[in-house]
This record gives sequence, C-alpha cells and structure tokens, in this order.
Amino acid sequence: MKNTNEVINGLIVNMFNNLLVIEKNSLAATEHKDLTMTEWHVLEQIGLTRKTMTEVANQLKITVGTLTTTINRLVKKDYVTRNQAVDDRRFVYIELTRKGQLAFKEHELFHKNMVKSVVDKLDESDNEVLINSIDKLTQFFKQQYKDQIIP
Amino acid sequence: MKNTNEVINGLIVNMFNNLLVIEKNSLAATEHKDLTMTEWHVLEQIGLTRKTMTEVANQLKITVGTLTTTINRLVKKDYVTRNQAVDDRRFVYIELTRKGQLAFKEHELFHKNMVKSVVDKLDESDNEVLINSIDKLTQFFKQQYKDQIIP
DNA sequence: AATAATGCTTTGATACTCAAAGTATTATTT
DNA sequence: AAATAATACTTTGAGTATCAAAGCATTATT
Repeated sequence: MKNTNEVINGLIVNMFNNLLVIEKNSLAATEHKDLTMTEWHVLEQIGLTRKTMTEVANQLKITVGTLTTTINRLVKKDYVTRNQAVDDRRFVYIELTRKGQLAFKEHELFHKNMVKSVVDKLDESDNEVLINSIDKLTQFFKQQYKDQIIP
Repeated sequence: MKNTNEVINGLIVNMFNNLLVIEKNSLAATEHKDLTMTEWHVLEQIGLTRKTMTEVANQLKITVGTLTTTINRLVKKDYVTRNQAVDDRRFVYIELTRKGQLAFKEHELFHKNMVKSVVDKLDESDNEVLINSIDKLTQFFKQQYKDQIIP
C-alpha cells in the first residue's frame, strides 16, 4: 500500500500549503479587511465567551507575550475588549466586541462552507471514516508529544 | 447532519493548530537544528531535482522575493546551491546539497510516519474514502479560487 | 534598434515569533 | 505578619517571514 500512503501524503501537504492562502483571500472579501490571519485566528479562539490570555495562547500554541501584542492591535481596531478580573486581578479577560462577533461569524461561515462541501458529497458511513481518519491524525500527534497538546 | 459537520470542523481546526508545532518539535530533534520551519518547507519543495525560483515560490504560495531571502540563508547554511541557467540566464536553478538531501529525507520520514499512523489503522476501502475526502477539500479550494491554485 | 516581457534580487515596511526581564497580584511559607 | 514563591500578564530585544514596489539582467517581440 505504498502508493496509497504517498497519495494521501501528497494531498495533505498540498492542502496545508493551500489552506492559509485560500482562507486569507476568502476572508479578505468580507467587510473586515483590516484583519491579518493571526488576528482572525485569535478571534476564532476567543469565540463568544470571555477567555483569559493564557487560555487563548495555549490553544493557539503561541506564547502569552506574542498574544499580548496581537490583542493590543485588536483592541485598537475595536474587535476585542480587555478587562482585569475583579476576583483575581492577575487575570485579564478578553472578549469580542459586537464588531468582533460579526467577524467571528464570518470566519465560522468559511469553515462551515468548507466542511459542508466535503460532507455533502459523502454518505453517512463515509463521514464516519473521515472523522475516524482525522482523529487518527490527532492521536498520532498526541502520542508523540503528549505534554504539548491541549485536548 | 449538523453534528457531523461540527465534529469534522473541530477536528480540522485542531489539527491545523497543532501540526506546525508538532512538526517543528519533531524536526528539532534531528541533526538539523539550524533550520526554521519555512526553511524545512523550502527544502521539501525543492526535492531531489533542481527547480527554478518561480516554481518553488508558486508551490509554497509565497512571492519570489520572499523565497530569495530564504534561499540566501539556505545557501549560507550549505543546504542549497544556486546556479544561473546556461541556456537562459534569467533563470536560477536551486538544488539541494548532500546535506540538504539528508535533511529532505528526514522531513520525508516525518510525513511518512504521520500518514502511516493513519493508514495502517484503516482498511483498504477506508483509505479510498480518506483520499476521496481530502480530494473534496482540495476541490473546494480550487472551485472558489481557481486562479490562485497551482495544481 | 527600440520596446516589452520575464525571472530574479533588493528595498522598505509591517507582522509574527520567542526568550528573557519586568510588573503586579495572590498564595505559601516561615 | 513579613518574606518568599508562584502566577498572570506585559514589555523589550532580536531574528524570521512576508509583501509590494522598484531595480537589474536577460531574452523576446515589435
């Protein structure tokens, strides 16, 4: 089955090379043209409930210091609010503004369309295989680098 | 099938957030610790035959100018050679040195292991579904942004 | 011979990233 | 209660990554 492996590997590499560019162009066609891809992904991780800096940084696998600078910009652009927690003032809560929520929903739509384009063309048992396969990939990662993965 | 879509989307996003970090750590464990991820991916695209600057830049979806600076560094680190084409001196051929080829094979190994971990656990018809699914994703990209995709 | 087109490099600017040092706050130890 | 440690975040310094636009050779077209 050497050939199968190579085909799958080629497709995965190709997919990864393309996805970011595609996503970027797709999102640039929305009203929120002032967002970089990093900023889009930060908005995606914050989601519709407030989060702490560390939570979001862990999910994105970046340092909190890096996130700080991105949040600075997102606050300036009015996509995010930043508030110190009242119960423990070491924590900072970041939360989407209304504008941020609108952007979030556009990003969500891109992903939904992407997945829909795949799933619609497969029958139910095929979907199970797909889920299973992606899950196997994730497990491959976890197995080799347990301590670095946030589940 | 709303739920299926959400599961698949979640897995994909998670996979993308993880992959680069995982790959980075895996490759940092090799002898070639002086390579950045961008540099690894350039080596991957050059492969075992010589390529022109434009070829590689197109595959990676970066500008030729960006590639120039990366190649500068890879030449300095002795992973790549750069030679003007004799038949048409506008072209520049880039090619892996022996050291570059060794690195290339290590990168290849990472990908092979990754795919193997998935494929080994699926039977033959499942593999077809997986290929089919990834292919659908690629088609989704192509369909919406035809002019930007290099096939 | 002049002009256009092509392939690459350079330049200037911004974004992204990390590690390490610094600040403020809370928890633990003595 | 005071000193120390731990935690959450920000700032700083430095290198990498990226692009658009301008520039340089070389080749193709007019």
